[in-house]
Amino acid sequence: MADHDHWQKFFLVETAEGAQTLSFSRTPTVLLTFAANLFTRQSAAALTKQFDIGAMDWRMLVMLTRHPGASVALSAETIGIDKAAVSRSLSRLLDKKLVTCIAQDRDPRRKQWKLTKKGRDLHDDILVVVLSRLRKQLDGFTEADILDLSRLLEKLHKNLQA
Amino acid sequence: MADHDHWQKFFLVETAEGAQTLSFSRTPTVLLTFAANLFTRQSAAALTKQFDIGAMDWRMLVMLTRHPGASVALSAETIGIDKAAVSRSLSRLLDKKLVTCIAQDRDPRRKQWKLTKKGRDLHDDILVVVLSRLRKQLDGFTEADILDLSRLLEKLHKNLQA
DNA sequence: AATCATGAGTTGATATGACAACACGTAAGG
DNA sequence: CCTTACGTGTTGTCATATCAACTCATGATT
Repeated sequence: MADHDHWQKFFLVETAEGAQTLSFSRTPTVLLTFAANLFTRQSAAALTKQFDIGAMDWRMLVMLTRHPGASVALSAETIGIDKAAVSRSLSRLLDKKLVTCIAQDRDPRRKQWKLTKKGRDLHDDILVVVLSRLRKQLDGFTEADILDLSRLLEKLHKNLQA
Repeated sequence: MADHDHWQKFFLVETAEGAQTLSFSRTPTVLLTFAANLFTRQSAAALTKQFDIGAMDWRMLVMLTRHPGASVALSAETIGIDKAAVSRSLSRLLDKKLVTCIAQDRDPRRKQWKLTKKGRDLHDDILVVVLSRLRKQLDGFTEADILDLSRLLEKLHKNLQA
């Protein structure tokens, strides 16, 4: 993006009163939070209603399926959520007997977390519903669209981490 | 998307243990929440530190610049946030003398919210910083990339609203 | 052996956003 | 005129996510 003045003006809209502010339809980060809020709201509602589990706990089920034995710190880093929230989620999952925890090596600080059979079963049940919802959410997207969206979101994420 | 079994398998990754779960790098909605969380975390940190204002209140400043005289209900619908949160944000902004409120018509329920001069000045100051951050966040994006990202996020948002 | 630095994980407090219920007021219908 | 339905906005409560501070234990340094 060579001429940044040009680009900055691109994201602005001029109001009837002559003021300038962010365009709701042309600023990617505005669109990002709009879409993410709506997605999260709907996911939370569906997960709570059908499985009595929150979005954060579902995310942990995915994380521990992907990385059995993960620690709080590794999970926090992988899914981009503060470790305090991860710690709390694991505590809830432990209460529900969806995970087990084992100390790693002889270092009691390092805990390895794994799903129980009950946890794996719940994960598999929810995955079916999530994939079905995903299909509707991506209705009308071509394969190229999906690959582009993933590529661009990943690039944005990398820029944010820089 | 014709063959949905194909597509559903596309978002899945098989773990070393033979389990299937969502791919963190190929599922757009996973990438969406990753990017949105990181963006929100950084925005909140920067806004709080430099202007002593939260992300939600900033969003309301943009909303009222865009639509002076907007109501709680209109704002909630436009920015996709629950009206309870909008109501609270406006209350905070009122306390800080950044907005004023006038009843519409003769119906005391319908309130019109507008920025004060102090609110407009703060909005303008923050906008400069937000645009500067946006430039960094979109570093390496071509114009086509930005247009694509906006188009795809808007499409996803529409699918979520359906 | 003692001290210090560092990291893992937990907990208290807070911001954000949602859900539900409610008070209130207007408009519509009988 | 009375009743009902509906929408606006507020408030209580809760889930999510963060920030900060803390406890605890290990490894490094002296």
